[in-house]
Amino acid sequence: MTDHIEQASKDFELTQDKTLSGITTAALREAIIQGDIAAGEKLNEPSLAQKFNVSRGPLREAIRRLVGLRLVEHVPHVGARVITIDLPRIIELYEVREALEGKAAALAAQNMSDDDIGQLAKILDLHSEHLERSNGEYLQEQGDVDFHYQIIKGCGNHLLTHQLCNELYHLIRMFRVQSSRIESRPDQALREHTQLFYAIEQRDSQLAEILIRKHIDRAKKSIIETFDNKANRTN
Amino acid sequence: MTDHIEQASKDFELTQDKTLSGITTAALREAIIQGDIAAGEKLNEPSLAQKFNVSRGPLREAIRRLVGLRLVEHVPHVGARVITIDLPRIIELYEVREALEGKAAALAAQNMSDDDIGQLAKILDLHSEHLERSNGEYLQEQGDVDFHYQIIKGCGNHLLTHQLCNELYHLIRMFRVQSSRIESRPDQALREHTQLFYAIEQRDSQLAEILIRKHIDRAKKSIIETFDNKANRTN
DNA sequence: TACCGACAGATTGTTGACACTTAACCGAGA
DNA sequence: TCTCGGTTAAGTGTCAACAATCTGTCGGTA
Repeated sequence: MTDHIEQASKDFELTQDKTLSGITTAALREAIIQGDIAAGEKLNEPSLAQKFNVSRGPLREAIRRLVGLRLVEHVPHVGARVITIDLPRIIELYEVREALEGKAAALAAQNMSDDDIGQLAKILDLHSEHLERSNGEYLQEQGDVDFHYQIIKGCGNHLLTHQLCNELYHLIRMFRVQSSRIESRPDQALREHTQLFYAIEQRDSQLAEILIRKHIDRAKKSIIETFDNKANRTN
Repeated sequence: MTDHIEQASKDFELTQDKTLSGITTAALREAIIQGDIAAGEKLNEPSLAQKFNVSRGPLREAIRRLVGLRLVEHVPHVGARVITIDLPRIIELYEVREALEGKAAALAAQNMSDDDIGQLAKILDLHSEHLERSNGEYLQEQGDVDFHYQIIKGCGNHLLTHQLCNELYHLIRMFRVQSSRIESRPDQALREHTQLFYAIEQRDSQLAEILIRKHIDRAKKSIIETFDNKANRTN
C-alpha cells in the first residue's frame, strides 16, 4: 500500500479517469493482484457489481480492460476468470521481460539525461545503505523496483515503457504477492545493479543490455529453483 | 484480403467469438487498419453503432478492446480517436519488435521441432522462387510475413507469440497499409532470411538473435530514410 | 476588439430490463 | 447403476433510456 509506483500509478489513474469504470478497473485490478479474488476464480458480474457498488456496465468494462492486461481470461458466453500463474507462465513472463528490459537498458544508456543518471545513483546508494543496515526487506524490494523503474523511464521509448510498467509489471506484482516471494540474494543483486549502473554511466549500451539480461535471467533461475525445491519437499 | 495470417486470425475469431461485440471488434479493427476510418479520426459511438448495426454496448466494448491493442486512444468524457502513426512511433514500434523478435528467434533456435524447421525451409524456397521470377510484390511481402510468423510460432513462448502476432502485428500492418510501404530491398532481405535460417538450423540461438535484430534494425533504418526523403522532397 | 461566462447541443457514461446461451440438475430408460 | 435427454435456473450478451460531462457558440463587458 505504501508502494511508491503503485501509489503514483493510482494517483495518475484517479486524476486521469474518475469515471466509475476507471475506478472499478483499478479496484478490481488490485483485488486480483493482492489475492482478494483468488487465482483461477470466476468473476461473477452481478455479485462483483454489487460489491463495487456499480451496475454491470462499468464492471464489464473493467473486466475487459483487465483482459487486455492479461490478468483475466475471458470465454464468450461462459465468463471471465482470474489467471493462474504457474511456473511455465512465469518463465514466459521473465523471458519477455528480459527481452524488453534489455532493450530498455540499452536505450537508457544512450538516452538518459545526466540528471536521470544522478537519480539512479541515489537509488543505488539507498539500496546499499539498507543492505548494510540489513533491515527491512520491504525497502530492499522497493529499492529494486525503483532502480529498474528509473532505467525503464529513462529509455525514452513510450511504447516500451508502457509494456513494461503497465502490462508486465502487474503480472509480476501478482506473482510476487501470491508466492510471498522476496529477494533471495540481496547482496548479489546489489552487485549486479552496481555493475549495470557503471555501464549506463559510461553510456555503454551493449554492456548495459547484457548485464540487465543476465540479472533478470538469474532471477528467473532463482524462481525455478524455488519451485523445484517446493516440488521435492512435497514428494 | 487474401492475407493468410489475417484470414486465419479472422476465422479463429469468428469461430471463437461469434458475439456481436467480438464481430464488431474485428470489423472495426479492419476498418481502422485498412484506413476506412482515417488515422486521427474521432470514433463517434452512435454513428458507428448504426454503421455496424449494433447498439452502443457492443460497440463500446469493441473500442475498449482496440484501446488494448493500441490502435485507438481514449480520453474520459471526450471520446476515442484512431491513433496517428508518425515516425517517432514507428521507431518505438520497431525497437520493441526488435527486442521481442530477437528473443523469439533465440528461443526458436532452441525449441523448434525439425518439422518446423523444414517448414521454414519451404517458405524460404518459395520466397527465393518469387524473387527470381520477380513477379508479385504482394507474394513477396507475404513470404516475408510468413517467414517471421513461422519463427515466432516456433519459439514456444505463448506470451511472446501473443505480443508479436496479436498486438504489434496489427500496428505494423496499419502502418504498412497507410504508407503503401513495400519491401524496398527484396534481394537483401532474402539473403538475411537465408543467413537466419542457417543459424536456426544449427540451433545457434545467439547468432539467430543477432541476425534477426540486425534484419529488423535495417528495416527500421530503411523506413527512416524514406521519411527523410519525403521530408526533403517537400522542402 | 478581446476576453469571460452562461447557455445549448452533442456526446459519453451509467443504468436496469430483456434475450439468449450455457450448464447443472433431474428423471426416464437401458 | 449408469447414461442420455429434457428442463430449468443462473449468468452473460444486448438494448434503449436516462444522467452527467464536455465543447462550441453567443452575448455581454472591460
